[in-house]
Amino acid sequence: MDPAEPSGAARRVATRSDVARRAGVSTAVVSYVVNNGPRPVAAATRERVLAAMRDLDYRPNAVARALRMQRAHAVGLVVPDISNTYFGTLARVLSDRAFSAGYAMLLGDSHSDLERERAQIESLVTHRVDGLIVVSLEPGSTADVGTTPVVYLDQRTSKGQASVVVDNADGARQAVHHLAEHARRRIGHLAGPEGAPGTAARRSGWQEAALAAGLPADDDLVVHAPFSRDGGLVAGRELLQRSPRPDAVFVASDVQATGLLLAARELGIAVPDELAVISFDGTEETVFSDPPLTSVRQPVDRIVETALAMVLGESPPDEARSIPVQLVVRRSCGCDQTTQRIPDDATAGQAASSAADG
Amino acid sequence: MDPAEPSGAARRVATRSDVARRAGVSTAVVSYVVNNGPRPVAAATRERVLAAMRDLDYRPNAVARALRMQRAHAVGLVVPDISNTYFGTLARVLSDRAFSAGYAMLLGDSHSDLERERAQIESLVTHRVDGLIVVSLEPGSTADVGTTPVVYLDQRTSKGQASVVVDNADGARQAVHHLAEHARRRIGHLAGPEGAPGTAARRSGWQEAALAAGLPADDDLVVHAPFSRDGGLVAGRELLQRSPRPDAVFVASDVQATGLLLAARELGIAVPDELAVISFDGTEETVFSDPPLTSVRQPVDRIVETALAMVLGESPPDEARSIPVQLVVRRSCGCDQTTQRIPDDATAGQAASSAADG
DNA sequence: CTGTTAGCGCTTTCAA
DNA sequence: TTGAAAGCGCTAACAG
Repeated sequence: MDPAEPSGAARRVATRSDVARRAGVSTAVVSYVVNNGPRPVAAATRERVLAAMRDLDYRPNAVARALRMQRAHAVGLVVPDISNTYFGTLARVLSDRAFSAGYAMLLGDSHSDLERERAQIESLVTHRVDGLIVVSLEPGSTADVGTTPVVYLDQRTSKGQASVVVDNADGARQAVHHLAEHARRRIGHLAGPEGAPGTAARRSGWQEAALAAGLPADDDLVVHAPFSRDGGLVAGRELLQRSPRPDAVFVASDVQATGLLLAARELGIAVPDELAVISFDGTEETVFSDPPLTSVRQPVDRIVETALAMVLGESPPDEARSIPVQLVVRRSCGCDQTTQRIPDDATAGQAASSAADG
Repeated sequence: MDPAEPSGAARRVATRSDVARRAGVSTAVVSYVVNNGPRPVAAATRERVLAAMRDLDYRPNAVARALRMQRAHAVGLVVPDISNTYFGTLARVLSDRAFSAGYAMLLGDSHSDLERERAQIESLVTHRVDGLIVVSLEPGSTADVGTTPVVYLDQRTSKGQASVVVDNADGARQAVHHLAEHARRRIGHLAGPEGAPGTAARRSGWQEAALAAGLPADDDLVVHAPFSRDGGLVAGRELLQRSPRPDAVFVASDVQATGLLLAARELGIAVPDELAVISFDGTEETVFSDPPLTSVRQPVDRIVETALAMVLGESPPDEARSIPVQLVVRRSCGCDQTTQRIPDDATAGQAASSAADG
């Protein structure tokens, strides 16, 4: 079929030396044209090489390249649950940013299991990703990653681990403060799983703001649950059947809030009239729930950009780079507005971090 | 620091030959113990090697291994939008199954853009994944993947492309049939994007079942929209303001249904009383919407298992392996049950495919 | 401007 | 039971 092919070799993919042979040049020259350097190539030669590549349907082998360059051009991401819309959004943004920078993305799902988290990290390290971003389940977890740069997307307790964290406590404070302004007197907290990074910070932000507003913040106003719709449902049923019943709840994530809303419906509790709700995350889902959820928005773009830059060595690996969050008002808190930001849309992400301390 | 280290070399990760040197064996022996073969190793020797590996924190380099073995132990997945819960679930299941089989997963998000889909596929092929699973945007798209095995998770129009498809038409028929049994006389269809794989099959299933029930199935009962919440909202507003207004809608995906539900709320239309709704996908989200969505469930586990087996060469790459779907009844169709399967929970996935033809 | 060549870390045949 | 050595496809000195 191909007259220039020296032997009737079995169908295999073309390598760089096939291209070199067909173009009548050395393999080095092929490299030079593929990589646009590091040496110049005569225009005519380049054309011949390009033509040979086309003819042979040549595709550089990224594995060989990775071995040679000690750089896989790939980043890894490990999340507790990729079907959770927040992590889905995170993965999407990372995939995009990585792709633009010429990196592929390897994804591991830890199923909210520490053992599995370790195994996923191990797998990605073995595959020699150039950097690893992990949303962990335990603030003290410290997987052995050799020399692979890692940044955690959550609060760390161990020293020397790079991380980018949103200002969880401040977000919680903003939420509770807002609820208090709606004259809610008994603000519950549907918290994340006990021990998970961020859970404590969100809880103490809740507590602090409640106390500051002269409101109770006892243990029986809190219930912990996994970051899932079902977790929110089960915890919501429990919380809403305690007496006295809370007249507002600050929920640690959007998916849990979805569960809480269902619990409220089951119990015939009207939201926001009888129960105001504010969640954490601010995924697109909040717009479509009934009522639309007021929530503390995590700026996923910024989080990912920051983490990626750190992990790729373009920016120093800080121990806890902090990102501000911002309350986005919808209906579940009792406000009338369809959507409004606090304090001001124009200062998004800047002023927010110190706005709700009162 | 390490007395056995011959030179004070810069901190780099240990290679197999470091281990060999430290254990006083050849590199081949290290391979034998790492891989448990292909040659036997004396127990004492094995111990020495294991100890050396531990001491040096040795980790096999999957990139080198991949180059040598011509097998990356990785699979690729390309989806239109990983933040869509259906694709999130798909990714999760694939990641799990792949991991269990010793494979990593590379993920590409095409942003529902054909150009980008091609680029993502190209990237994964370049990274030499052992198999590629793609949820495409166009039934005729045919990316150049060289010799990489690909299976599409949707209807194909080009010949010779492996795919596993759910029985879209049958699912649509089941949905419409059920709606008709609720005495709905004007059943609209909120369809997927025009030209997307599966869109036509779902639409013709809708049409067929409507006509079979003596109901209208004209073009003005249909509106196409992207697979997103927002797409469903915009299309829903349009569909629900046509007159005469439909008294039921079969929606092509869960996320779109979420949008439609919001549109109904905006317009003060009660679901299911004034508008019955059935969606397609059956993600967990359907349980938590208000009202809970009756939907045609895609058996993600089976889909993924089938595709993975094909792509990994454990099963012949059929041109359109078909998977049955099943209607899961909740509230949005007008039924009272909280959850019930049709025809029978015990025969899930078996009987369903031919149940709704009447 | 182009070619030769030495590895990157690993597997595996072949010989000892 | 162990070791030597050839290469997987590529990059980048270095030499011409």
